[in-house]
Amino acid sequence: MRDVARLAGVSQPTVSRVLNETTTAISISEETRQKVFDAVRELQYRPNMTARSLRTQETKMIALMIADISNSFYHPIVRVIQDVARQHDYDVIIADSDHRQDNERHFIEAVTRRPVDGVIMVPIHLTDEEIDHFIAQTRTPVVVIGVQIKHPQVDVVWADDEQATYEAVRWLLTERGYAQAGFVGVPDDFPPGPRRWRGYLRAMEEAGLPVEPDFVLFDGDFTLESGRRCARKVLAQERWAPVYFAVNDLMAIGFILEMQDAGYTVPDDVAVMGFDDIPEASIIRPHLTTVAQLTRELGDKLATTLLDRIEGRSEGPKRVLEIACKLMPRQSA
Amino acid sequence: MRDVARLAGVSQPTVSRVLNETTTAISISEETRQKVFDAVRELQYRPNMTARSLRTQETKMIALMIADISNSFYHPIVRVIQDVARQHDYDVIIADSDHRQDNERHFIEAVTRRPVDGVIMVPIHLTDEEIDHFIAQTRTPVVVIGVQIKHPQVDVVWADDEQATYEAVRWLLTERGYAQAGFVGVPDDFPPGPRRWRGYLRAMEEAGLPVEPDFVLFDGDFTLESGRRCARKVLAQERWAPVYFAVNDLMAIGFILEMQDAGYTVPDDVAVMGFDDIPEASIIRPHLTTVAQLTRELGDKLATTLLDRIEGRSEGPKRVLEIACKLMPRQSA
DNA sequence: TGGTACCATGCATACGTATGCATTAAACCA
DNA sequence: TGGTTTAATGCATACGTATGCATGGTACCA
Repeated sequence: MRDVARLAGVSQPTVSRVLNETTTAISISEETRQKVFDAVRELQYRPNMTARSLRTQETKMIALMIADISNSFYHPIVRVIQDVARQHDYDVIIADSDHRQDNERHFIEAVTRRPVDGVIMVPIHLTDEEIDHFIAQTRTPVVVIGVQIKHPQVDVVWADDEQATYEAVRWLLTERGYAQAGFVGVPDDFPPGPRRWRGYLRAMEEAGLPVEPDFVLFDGDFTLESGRRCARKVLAQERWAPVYFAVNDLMAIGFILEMQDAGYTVPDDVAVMGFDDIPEASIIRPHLTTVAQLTRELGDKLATTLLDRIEGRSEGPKRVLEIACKLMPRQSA
Repeated sequence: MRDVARLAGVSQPTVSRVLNETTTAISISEETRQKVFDAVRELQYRPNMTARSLRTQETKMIALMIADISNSFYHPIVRVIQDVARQHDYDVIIADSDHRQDNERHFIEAVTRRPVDGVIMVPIHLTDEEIDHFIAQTRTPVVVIGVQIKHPQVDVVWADDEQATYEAVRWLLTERGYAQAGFVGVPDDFPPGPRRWRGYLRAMEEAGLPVEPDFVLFDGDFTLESGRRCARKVLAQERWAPVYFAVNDLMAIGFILEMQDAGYTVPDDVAVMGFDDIPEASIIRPHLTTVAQLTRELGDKLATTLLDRIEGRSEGPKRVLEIACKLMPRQSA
């Protein structure tokens, strides 16, 4: 910038002012403005964002932590967030926690040492205390996906997946006519597993059906491989449910593949339903019956909610935004 | 840091020296070292990486640009790079170009304004000039995936996919006994399409087969949807090849799905082979015959090659590293 | 013509850190 | 005891930018 100033025959602050004309209402003569622009072009000058960040205390970056880059559910979300952020002149840095607690911790550590203007994340293992502490220390706006956080300023965008699961399981039992339904889930501390579990429970209760301990599994972690594991566990049992509701598509798909590898037919020997409607749901045979989440809308709401906070358009207590779910009847159940 | 210094009763530079003990050979008394550590713990102090970057001119970040987050081919690569980088105390920021030229340009722009210590990328549309210019301006080490770059310092990691394609097509023709083979490709300026095209050509030539214009398509862009488009084009024709080699799995899968949607059977009505061996290749029915690339090894080599450059262990002209390919015979061809 | 207002720009400084150099005190040697 | 080395620390500064304040100049008005 000093070189630009020298070439344009003005001072460094003047160059700064020309380049950030929007910021200050200060006036610059058209002549020097031109000289500066010419010099910038000539020298191919690009402002150093590191220095700018140090001075302004804002980085024009937002950090996004997803739980599993292999889960297609997140892909449209990533895309939309990148697009919206770009429109507002922010860069997005993406991190993948792989559902691992140490990775989540590392992410938080990274964004406190290297400040960003906002954070969007899927905190699976992070505690409320850790999040509180992060916010207290950095005052960074945070928006989360699909998880309720106690902190009074953390916005959340989610689907009402308890209700959606309830409706899906009810639909399996009443419309599709299954006499019983199993549940392929995750441990209690894996949001949003417990919500979907409650939806399942509600549907079972309403249908007057007992929850058979043999038919419910909690060994998953949202990955395809864990769906296979659950299927192997079922295969080792004597009794199966006629249909299994899996907490997400990836596990449903793993479950189906393992069943098929073992020589069974879906949905005749065992039916399977998923949640998310990722592209693979329409690749696998039979096509996966599932619940779609409007992920583009989800991404859009995440990004705009965060930017509203960052740019001061939203100051109050936390907002909870809901996105719609839609039953996608296909062939697997 | 000033607060830490005050609390520890020492000067700010002393705190800095204690925290970066590795850097300088300067000696600090054990007593003050302890006082500083205590103060750091008490104040929960975390160094500000922005300021540190400004001072040291290094950011401890490497930037990774992939071409399509929906292409599972990249997922293990991302994971391994994150892991290796972490071991060396670097953070990785991921960007997704979505094969779009403007996104690639934006990425380059972003990493010149906000310097990083190294770049790993899949430059599809970027010209040699743009890359030269970036390096000249920032002196940032660059490693690319699967593309030859003219710049004498840009390392490249790739598979010998021309040879692998040649062997795959030859295998289709000789071992599998197909009398002809089609090609589902991408335009000339989409690396690594042309290399795979040359492999196909070589196999056809060696087999003494003519390349039928009706059997070769170049309308793809590596996405599943573009595979469907190619299939629709084939469906509209009178003559088909008995087997099609697609430049990647995603296109092969799109091709198969569209064929199946139109009522045809794979591999009986038309056989399809892919390239990459992404997880979806083992989800689709029939399972996709394809060529596996050792993506974890690819990611590892990318990361270590880049870190070698960054940390000065490698100074010379560009290195070209090759990873192995492996034929994966399954059911689709 | 002198005073006031305002436009355009420069000067000085701060953001949080790392590091060359200077300084002090202690230790050692002759 | 005086001088020289060494260990431990502080002082001053720079990285590249943004901004409050001061300043010079021009135009306007009475």
